[in-house]
Amino acid sequence: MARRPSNDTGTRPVSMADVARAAGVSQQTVSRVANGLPNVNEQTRQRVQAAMQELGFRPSYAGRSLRDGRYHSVGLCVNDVTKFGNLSMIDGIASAAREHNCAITLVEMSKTEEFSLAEATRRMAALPVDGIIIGMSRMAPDFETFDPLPGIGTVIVTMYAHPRVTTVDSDHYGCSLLLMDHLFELGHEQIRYIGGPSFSVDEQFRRAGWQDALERKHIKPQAPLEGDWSANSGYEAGRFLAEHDRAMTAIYAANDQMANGAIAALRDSGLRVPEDVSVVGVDDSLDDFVAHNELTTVRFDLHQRGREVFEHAVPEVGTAGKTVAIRIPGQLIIRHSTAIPRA
Amino acid sequence: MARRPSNDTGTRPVSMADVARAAGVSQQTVSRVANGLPNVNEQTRQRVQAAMQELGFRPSYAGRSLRDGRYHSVGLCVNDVTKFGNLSMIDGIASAAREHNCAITLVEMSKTEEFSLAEATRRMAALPVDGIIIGMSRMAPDFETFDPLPGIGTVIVTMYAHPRVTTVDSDHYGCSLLLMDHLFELGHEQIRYIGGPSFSVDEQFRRAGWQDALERKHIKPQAPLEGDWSANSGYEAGRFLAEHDRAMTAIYAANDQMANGAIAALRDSGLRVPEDVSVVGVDDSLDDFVAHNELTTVRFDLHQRGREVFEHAVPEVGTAGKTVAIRIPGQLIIRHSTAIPRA
DNA sequence: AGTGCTATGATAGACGGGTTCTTTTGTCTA
DNA sequence: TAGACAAAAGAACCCGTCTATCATAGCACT
Repeated sequence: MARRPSNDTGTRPVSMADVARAAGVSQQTVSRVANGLPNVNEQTRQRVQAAMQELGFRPSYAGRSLRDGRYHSVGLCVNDVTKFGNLSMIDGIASAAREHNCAITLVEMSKTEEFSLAEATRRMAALPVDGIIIGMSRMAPDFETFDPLPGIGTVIVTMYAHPRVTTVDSDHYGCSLLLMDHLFELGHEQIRYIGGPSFSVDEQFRRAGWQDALERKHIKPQAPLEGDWSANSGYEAGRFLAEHDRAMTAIYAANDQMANGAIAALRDSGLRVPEDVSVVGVDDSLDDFVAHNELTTVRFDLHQRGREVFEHAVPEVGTAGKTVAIRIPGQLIIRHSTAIPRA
Repeated sequence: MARRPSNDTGTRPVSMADVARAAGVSQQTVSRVANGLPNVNEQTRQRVQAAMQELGFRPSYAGRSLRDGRYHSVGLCVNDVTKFGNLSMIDGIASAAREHNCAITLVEMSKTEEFSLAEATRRMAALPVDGIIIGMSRMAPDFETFDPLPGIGTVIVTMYAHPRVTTVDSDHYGCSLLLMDHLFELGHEQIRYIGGPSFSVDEQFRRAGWQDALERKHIKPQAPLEGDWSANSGYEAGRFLAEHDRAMTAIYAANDQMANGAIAALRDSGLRVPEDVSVVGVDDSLDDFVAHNELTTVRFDLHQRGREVFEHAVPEVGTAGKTVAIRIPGQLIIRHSTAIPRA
């Protein structure tokens, strides 16, 4: 590989030595000026600063990191940037990182194929990161056997607990309980479920919450329907339920987008929401897209999650070494898509 | 500052020298094994690899970068990760970066305050980046006077052209012409405009396109309305127009979310879409949120934009040094929110 | 015995910033 | 004018990886 030119004619970035030569001082004096250390004559300081300005000096990240042993960046690995869950994760972590004057090194894995934690870790470890965050939106094949790299904080964002790795996530199980309790209090019992794709971890826990809530009240859960998180898939499912289940009084859709589709389907089938059928969703994600959003849902504090994730991934802050499993509860937002069931 | 321990007891990361000592070979042999170079005995190779495994060796990013003068990462600076425009930018660039085996170093600036290009550049320059990408979603105060850092590729994602910096963006002016031509062909002339916040660069160009298209046909543009990109703001504007402008036959909303709100407002006002009023939007962003999306809109190829941005930011690829302004045309998607105007 | 090859080691230097130790310079006082 | 002392600046070295020389040992083939 062609090396950068060592002479002054090339495009090699400007180093302290270059500045020192230009200012007629030693490299250490430049260092002192750059870092604001004392014991530098005012005239010398100005001469050095002028040289820095002139040459366009910027300290080398590589050199500094090599010395300090720190990168001031945290690695984040997700499969698809645009998915709501991942996007909100990036946003939350970006906020937390900014507070700690940290950058985020983002690596996007394959959008469609599953990836192993080992591979994700391997890729992240080759990058300038003080900590590793892996978004595990679908079960990794090596989750059970995975061992985190020693010497670098690792956090997996998922609902599954791991014996050797800290995991953080919004409580995708608890949100179901919140919604189901709300529906139970209104008097609903025949509550159908429209879920996301079954490989999704969020889906698995949201569905489990729905099922457990019913069984705890000795109500037999009717077969859950599977969508793909999109409004259209929610519409299909809603249409199917409207036609085939006359006993149903409420629908729990595993995200707001599908809930929105289901509402449209119910109305197209001549059913009123919430008078005939109540509908709830999760995420509180409709506000930007739908006017007069009336959907009862659960909102997660994604910035808090981002903060928790960040602070557990970067060893300097928070509980270093200890493996914990953090579940951040959501907040029930009651709007007008839920009501007392028809008699 | 406390330095990392140099002895073997501490938590200092494992270096090649440590591996060499453990395997009883020289440091070069470790290097040869690590880099897959020839002339290493199979037994030795295995012994070294075992030692690497045992000690958990990972090559130091800092050391390697210092030597190679490359970071294999591109810096991306945006003000708000969650905004549709920024999100799609991240997504597109992430794809392009992955193709080049590159990571993204993401820095989020203040979500609310404007930031200067100089400040963004300064922050990015202190990070491990081979190129700098700045998303300028609102006009920077120093846009005119800004000089890019020498020796590092810089790209600004914006519609404004710059004499000394390459700029890339989706064609937010041209998309308006596409939509207006479509409406003109159907026979519309009284086309009202619902825009985003006026500080937004995208808004400025989308609105200019609308206005120019009308003036080119010698139609006097009626006062544009200003929303905040949300469906609710589109609803408000749509409601206002339905009540105050009986001559209007079409609405151009500057994004799909406001268009969706406007449609709801028109229908609440007793007007049919598209029979009474046609509505168009931009972005093609509704599919996940709305069932049976019928909105005529413009879709941008965000991955192409990401690729263009990436390749102009990283000097190794593409047109290095030359300052260009790239505008990527959108594609008109005709659905069923537009029709021939009522007589 | 001589030639040619492979495997490995020893040594050093480049990369850029920062720390520690040492030397030079300047000023003030006895 | 010599001595004390502080300020200013320099010299050397470290961080970890990679490469560039050499040098050397072992082995096979002629």
